Amino acid sequence: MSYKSGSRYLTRELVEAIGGMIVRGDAPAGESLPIEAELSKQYDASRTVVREAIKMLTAKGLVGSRPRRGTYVEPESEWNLFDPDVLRWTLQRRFSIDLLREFLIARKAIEPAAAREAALHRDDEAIAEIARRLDDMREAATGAQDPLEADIAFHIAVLEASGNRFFRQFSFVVDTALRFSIRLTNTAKGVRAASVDDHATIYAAIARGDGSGAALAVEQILDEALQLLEMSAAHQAGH
Amino acid sequence: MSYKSGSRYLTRELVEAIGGMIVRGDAPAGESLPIEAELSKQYDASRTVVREAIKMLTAKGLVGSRPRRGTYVEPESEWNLFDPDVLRWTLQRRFSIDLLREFLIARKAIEPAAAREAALHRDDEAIAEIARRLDDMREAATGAQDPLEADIAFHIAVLEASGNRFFRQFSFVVDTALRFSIRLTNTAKGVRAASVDDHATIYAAIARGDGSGAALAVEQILDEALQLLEMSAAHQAGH
DNA sequence: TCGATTGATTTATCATACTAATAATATCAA
DNA sequence: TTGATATTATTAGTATGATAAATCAATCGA
Repeated sequence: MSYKSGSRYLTRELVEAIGGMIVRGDAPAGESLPIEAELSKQYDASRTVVREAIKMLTAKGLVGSRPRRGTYVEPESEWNLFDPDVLRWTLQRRFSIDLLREFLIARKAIEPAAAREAALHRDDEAIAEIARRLDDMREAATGAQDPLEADIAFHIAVLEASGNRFFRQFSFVVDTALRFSIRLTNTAKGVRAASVDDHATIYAAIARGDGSGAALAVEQILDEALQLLEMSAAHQAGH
Repeated sequence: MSYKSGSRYLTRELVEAIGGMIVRGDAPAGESLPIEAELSKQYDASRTVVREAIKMLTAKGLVGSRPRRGTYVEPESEWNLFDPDVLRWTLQRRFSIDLLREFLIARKAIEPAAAREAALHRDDEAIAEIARRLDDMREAATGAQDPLEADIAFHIAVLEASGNRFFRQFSFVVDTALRFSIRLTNTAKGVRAASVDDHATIYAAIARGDGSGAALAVEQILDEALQLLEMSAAHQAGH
């Protein structure tokens, strides 16, 4: 087989193709994937590449493999949802109101606690970063920047300022998932413009070391988002 | 090179060795690993195996690689902490009071919220599972079972009953981390025996659909654990 | 009926060759 | 001297073919 010059990072492409297929549900749990030789044919790649792609999917918890048994899809409970690829595939392929609700409930559990930690932890540089993101939001309100990006950056800055590794790990989840959530609740624009003040409240509380105040302020914002979602869901159901 | 009959899953062994080394801090971020040929020599494995191991570590966010540049360690912020291997290595190699505190604070954010969802979600089978785990804890109090295992299983059952994918993902973190935390706070035995009643309170609240009560009950348990940790930390510092 | 043996299938590992990306160096022009 | 450009060397990426080991399934024997 000739070396295909046009395609770069063939392994990555296979991971994307096979991983996306699995998360999409085209290959249900327990089901065996085609054998290496067959995949090699299907994707016009060497067995080396197929194997390396399968190994990466194994590391993400999507598949397992044993001699003679072949390569099989692991049950969804084994999938590493916080893996950037797996999360992205999940959002791309299985996005729904239910998933969005679960996401918001998780945010409501984590982000207020992170804000509290940020207020108590008092990392000056990290808090200054929150201030900068707040400024961006103000600019975004005037149209100078993208409001969604500024909003995401603010929430991530708070998670980072918490100084807690587990909360920090959640920041890329927020980053990834928020970009998708906008698709379902596109009423967000109007709300966000008004919410700059709410975010300023969060920052102020963190800056003065008021943990409870910070947590409460974040919780209020997320409660609003949750209510908005329920309204949106009811609206869709009403159609 | 001859096929070594004694060793099974050589790739897995390399992942373990190299991944553990990185998390332990022996290869700081940005630093290049030896080139494939060199690793191949060091571990007495074929380049194929080395590459597959590196690919798995890439999938876990620990390393990256480019032609000519070699394979390099990614900054810690890129590591996928919720990957079972990465979390285990982190706990094995870098366990500390600080990490344990971060873990407990994360639990305090997530588990009460999960208990609330479990109470509202009302999955009969999942709630029955919680009841069974509570029975195990009662048995454990009499010495018939391992109290730590029973305690872990109870908390996991609550996370599973939440019906929230993000909370569920956290269950293996609790599973893994709790087994390590016992090492630092081995005062736990005495406390756990008494805490069966507290866990019964959690179950009762979930069973009757009392979300707030369930959340509060979980929070109380974790607050106690947190206080215990601070005492333990103060005690260690006092030495 | 059940246990052991055999056989077939598939991943796991090895070896070697060649391709392509890219960092470092050298070259050349202004 | 400087700054852009071409060259070179190094390293990961891909391909191919071969052998080893694990495991499932079927067969055989008691």
